[in-house]
Amino acid sequence: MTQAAKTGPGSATYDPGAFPAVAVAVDLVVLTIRAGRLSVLLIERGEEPFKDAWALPGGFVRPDETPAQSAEREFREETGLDLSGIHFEQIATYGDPQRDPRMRVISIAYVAMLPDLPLPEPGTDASDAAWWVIDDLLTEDGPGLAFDHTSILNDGVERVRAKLEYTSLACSFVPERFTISDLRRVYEAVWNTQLEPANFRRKVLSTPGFVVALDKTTSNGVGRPAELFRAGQATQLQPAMVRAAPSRGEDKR
Amino acid sequence: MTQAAKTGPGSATYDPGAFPAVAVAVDLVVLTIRAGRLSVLLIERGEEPFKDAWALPGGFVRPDETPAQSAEREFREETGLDLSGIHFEQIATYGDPQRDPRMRVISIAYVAMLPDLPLPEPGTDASDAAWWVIDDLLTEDGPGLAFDHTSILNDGVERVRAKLEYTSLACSFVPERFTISDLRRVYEAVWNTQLEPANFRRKVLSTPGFVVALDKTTSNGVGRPAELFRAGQATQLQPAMVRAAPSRGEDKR
DNA sequence: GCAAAAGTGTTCTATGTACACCCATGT
DNA sequence: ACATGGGTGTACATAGAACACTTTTGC
Repeated sequence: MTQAAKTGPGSATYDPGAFPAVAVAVDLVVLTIRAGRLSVLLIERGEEPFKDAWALPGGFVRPDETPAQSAEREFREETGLDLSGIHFEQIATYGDPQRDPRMRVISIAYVAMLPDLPLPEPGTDASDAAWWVIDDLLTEDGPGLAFDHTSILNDGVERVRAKLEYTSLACSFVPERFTISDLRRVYEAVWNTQLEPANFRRKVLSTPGFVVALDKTTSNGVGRPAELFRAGQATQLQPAMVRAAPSRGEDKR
Repeated sequence: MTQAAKTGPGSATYDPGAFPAVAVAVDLVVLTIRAGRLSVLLIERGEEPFKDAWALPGGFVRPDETPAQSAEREFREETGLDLSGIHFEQIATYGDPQRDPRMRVISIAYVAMLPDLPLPEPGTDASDAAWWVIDDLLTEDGPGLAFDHTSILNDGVERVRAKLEYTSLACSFVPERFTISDLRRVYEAVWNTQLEPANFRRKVLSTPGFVVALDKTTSNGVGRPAELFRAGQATQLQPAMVRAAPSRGEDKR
């Protein structure tokens, strides 16, 4: 074993048969904003281990797939949605030998951001899927997730919070046509904070390529109609959006 | 296969035997600064595939190890150094089915930053290891690396460049006792830029916990002796260091 | 004294913050 | 009319950029 373990792509000999089976999986942190709250798609497990616990959706990487393709396929299979343009970004890989009690499973975690609107409520057809509000999960009184999925979820949420600062990622959380206030509410939900509407608007409009005006307005209910925009081609925000500290009133509910 | 591939941690049945063998490896991007140039540790391959090409050090994850432990062990084995306090940070996982022509290998890449001084020159005992200047590798005329290691190296370097902005990572590139100018030369080497010494000094000293004064001075050659510092306990820089665009004079040599 | 590198002072400007105020719609 | 949310104006504070200037050593 010692001999075999020292071999590898950079070594002279190579004997994969000397290693026990390792399974490679993907786990998905699928985020959206529902009713102003950052939420994640979870699956209720029907089998041991962690029977009846909630877990991130995921599955094994097939022999002919890149892990990113596995993530997209698993998403289609578990949600029934075939949305083009969803981008899965790799968070990290989790490989503790004990993370799955059955066998060695190395899991590559991905995060994706979806707009709220056109989603079939998970839990209608597949009765074991649901959206969970992040703040209800990542606090002491929340239900622990299966395996190391609480860690994965934490890392995925922190990644999204960070990327909002210096990328135009917020547009992924919003429908194709949106208002500046829609975009601001994305930031407020993900960061659990309140942003000054006037300054936020100037910041977004002064960043070239962040959003593109459509010369149309909403015909919503009360208040002055808002201008509509679509996402621009910019991906990086320069300078970055400043992240305010979470405000007490939005901290937990 | 379809049946087996749909099983997994979140599914009812589980048949890992239905999957072909997958090997899990780690690859290491070990960076340091030598003669003012950001450099990486490479190994010259002695076997096919990619015989005589240069590659990142690495090896397979053993059954009882976390991938991070594998990274530390491979580093010890390939350098002969047992430095405590070296931190390996996960970059990403590379899992293209074709990335290794021999079999399916999923590789988890790590990056580490070392100070220059106390390192035995790789290539003395193991005649196939050497430090390469990053700028000589990541340009069109450089030698291509084995496998997808050019991509991994790119991602690792970009990670380090980004983390210099908002963390105190630069202290990892520098010996235990250092001057503000030493620290500035780290930024200049990693970013290929020139920083204003006066403004850099104020920036570092005004960030609480970035560095701690030792009330000693260097007795170097020419010029006024500099105050010595050690790394502080801070890890995040708030506000971040601003990254200047690469200057033409330092761009390539 | 002079060169060289370290360290301080100061001005200018860009950018974020706070808040007052006006605009356009539904009821 | 007035409540409500959208949008603009403006004064202030913070912090980075640029550069002049002083300090402390070796030669």
